[in-house]
Amino acid sequence: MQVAIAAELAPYRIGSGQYIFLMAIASGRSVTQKALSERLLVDKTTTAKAIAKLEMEGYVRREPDPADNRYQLLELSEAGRQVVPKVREALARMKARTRKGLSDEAYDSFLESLKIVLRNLTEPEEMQE
Amino acid sequence: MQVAIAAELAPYRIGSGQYIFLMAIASGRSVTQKALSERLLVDKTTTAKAIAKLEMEGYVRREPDPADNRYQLLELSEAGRQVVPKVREALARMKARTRKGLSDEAYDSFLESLKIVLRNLTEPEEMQE
DNA sequence: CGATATAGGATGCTATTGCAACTAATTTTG
DNA sequence: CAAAATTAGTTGCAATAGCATCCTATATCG
Repeated sequence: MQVAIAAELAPYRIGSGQYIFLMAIASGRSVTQKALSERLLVDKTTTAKAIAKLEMEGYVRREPDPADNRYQLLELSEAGRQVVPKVREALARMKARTRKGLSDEAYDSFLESLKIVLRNLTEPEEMQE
Repeated sequence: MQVAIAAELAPYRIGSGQYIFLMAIASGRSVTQKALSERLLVDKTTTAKAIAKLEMEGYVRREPDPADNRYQLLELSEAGRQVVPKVREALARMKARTRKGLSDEAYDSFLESLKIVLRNLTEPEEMQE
């Protein structure tokens, strides 16, 4: 799926590792990398690298929080706002392609289960009694 | 999940990219890399690299098919046969951990959907009419 | 107030994966 | 039968992801 998404987004120079962060920033007000990492359940170094690429391509701006210099607030640039609908369309095409043969219920429950599995893996491993 | 599996299998020097091939070879009679790739829906170069590692660790033997020198028949070594049950146990632990919160039905249908999605992605993209 | 702890973020490294391109062996075609 | 096409496998390369570690800024504690 990463390969397919990368191909879809190649025209915009956005890789499979970046689109999810772009969309997450687009969907909310400005956030820190740490907050993004927790929301998306990925390591913070992964976020740092993805954001660096998005910034290099001019889609995202990083501004140090004046109140606390450890924070960098993330927001879309004008180019970022313009590319978001294109990415949304590409993702819709991907979804149409991958969910072929799955009913709405099956697809929804599939995504639900996927989230549960990811959360199970992200949670610190429980001590066994 | 790859990180977690790698940690589980580290004692045997088997990485997250190799165990699936080891188990596939264990489950059948000797096969070619091409056949393995198709069965597991992965690229043949991925298979080649995984098998090379398994061979280096002494778990798998590659023997050229005397009937056709393009083929290499894969089979487990004695060490391979001995490590399979260990890997099976590690995977069972992973499964227990990841499927927490999912009923048997939900988990089965999850795996089923995952296979469908993977197959949708692996199939050559359909021409649109 | 100063030392220590904590938090956000960045960098180095390793592992995995697939595509493109290549080699070598066999099969098909003219 | 020789040339062309196909097949199995390999190598080079780039992208992604997370862990370990480090740096800097802020917060906490003695």
